[in-house]
Amino acid sequence: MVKNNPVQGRRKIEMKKIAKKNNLQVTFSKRRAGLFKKASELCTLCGVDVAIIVFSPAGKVFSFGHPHVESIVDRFLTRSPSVRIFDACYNIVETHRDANIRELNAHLAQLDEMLEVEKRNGEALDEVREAGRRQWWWQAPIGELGSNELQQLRNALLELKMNVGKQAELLQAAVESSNCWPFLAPNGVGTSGFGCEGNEINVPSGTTQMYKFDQDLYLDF
Amino acid sequence: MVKNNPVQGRRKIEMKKIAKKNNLQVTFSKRRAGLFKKASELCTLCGVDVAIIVFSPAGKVFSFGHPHVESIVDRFLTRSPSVRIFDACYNIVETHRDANIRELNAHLAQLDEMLEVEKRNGEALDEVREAGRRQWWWQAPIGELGSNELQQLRNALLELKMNVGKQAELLQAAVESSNCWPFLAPNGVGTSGFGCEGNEINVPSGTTQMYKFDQDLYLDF
DNA sequence: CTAGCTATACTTAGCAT
DNA sequence: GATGCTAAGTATAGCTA
Repeated sequence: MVKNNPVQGRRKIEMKKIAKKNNLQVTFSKRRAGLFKKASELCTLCGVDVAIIVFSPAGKVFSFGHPHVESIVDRFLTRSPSVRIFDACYNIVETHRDANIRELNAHLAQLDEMLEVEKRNGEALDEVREAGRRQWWWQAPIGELGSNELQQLRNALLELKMNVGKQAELLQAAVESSNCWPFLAPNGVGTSGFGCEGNEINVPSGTTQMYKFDQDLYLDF
Repeated sequence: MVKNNPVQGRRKIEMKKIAKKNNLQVTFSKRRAGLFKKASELCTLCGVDVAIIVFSPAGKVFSFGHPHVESIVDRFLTRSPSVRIFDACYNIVETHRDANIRELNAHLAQLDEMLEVEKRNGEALDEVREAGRRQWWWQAPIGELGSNELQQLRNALLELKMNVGKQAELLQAAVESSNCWPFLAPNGVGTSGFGCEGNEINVPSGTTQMYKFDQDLYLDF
């Protein structure tokens, strides 16, 4: 039944955060769907790969990806494994943007040094090529990898492991020097994350993953 | 000047890959812009965080992210910090499923294309510099982090370590079962990755990182 | 490639269910 | 929260400059 409404139909809205909580929720749903649809169309029309990740205010995660969010994010993040550790802490440090630079401690200076060495020696283009090659081999069926590729795989793991060790040592030292915990029980305020998400849209799209790791370890890198 | 065109204005198009290469390029540009705009609006209207990654047919990477692609991708991937390795396994298995060499070659071709583009347009040094800039957060004084943050940091590291161990075990097993090496000397072919991308839209978005580490270890996970 | 133009296809705000 | 509606607001396909 149609009310005698003066204005029925879409109305222009200000481009700022929607105030009415209910409206916001509805708009979020609708526009999110619209966004994913657009992305899907872009994929089919232009034959490209797209990944979208949306964190709702409620903390839910909605993702769209063609062919997979994972693979695209992976391609995007093809860089040092150790960067992942850094990024894992990104948000933490982000909240300390105003930190006082002069407090730079010796341990972090070491990291600086590493970076410098890297800048000096790094052969950018070679690394690009190299990285491309690596991405290639590990996408291949493992059964078809030659011993050489397996060796590279192994080296990648070694690298990862080692970097974890290095980063951990440095941070461990820093942590200790800040004497914040003698024997903190790792009760995981920040147990690492897990992702929960509600996927939507009926397109070959993002997948859902949920992880959570128990932890009951000591920091003994 | 207006021609006497029978149909001037938008026309409906089939939802399949655009045939005419030129049209495809234009449509890609326009729709990509539209997609990013929609995303941006979603951010402001609903106060949510969104990241979009698009791989163009040419291999270029376009990304949108609020506040940063990195931070969002990070949150998304908070399952395992060693995603690269994890995803490596994932892709290996995935590809193994239909071991289609043609597809793999396509991937390779795509990568080659990326590299070409990168070689032509990429400014390695600038990228390195850019990467350095992004380093700011871990150069920040760790001493100013609260104990809570430090604990979270610690937990993140614990998680990383543990996952490295897990992934390594899995791969180690796979590697061994393929009996390719008795005592391979780890000569470190596999330096780490890189990231290249062509960012667009004037929003705080993605960055580039480059790393490389010496290694001289044994595989003793 | 980037930038209009125009008419039309598509999206969606506010309501009601 | 999720639909469905309707009219108004936007995005854009095909061209041209």
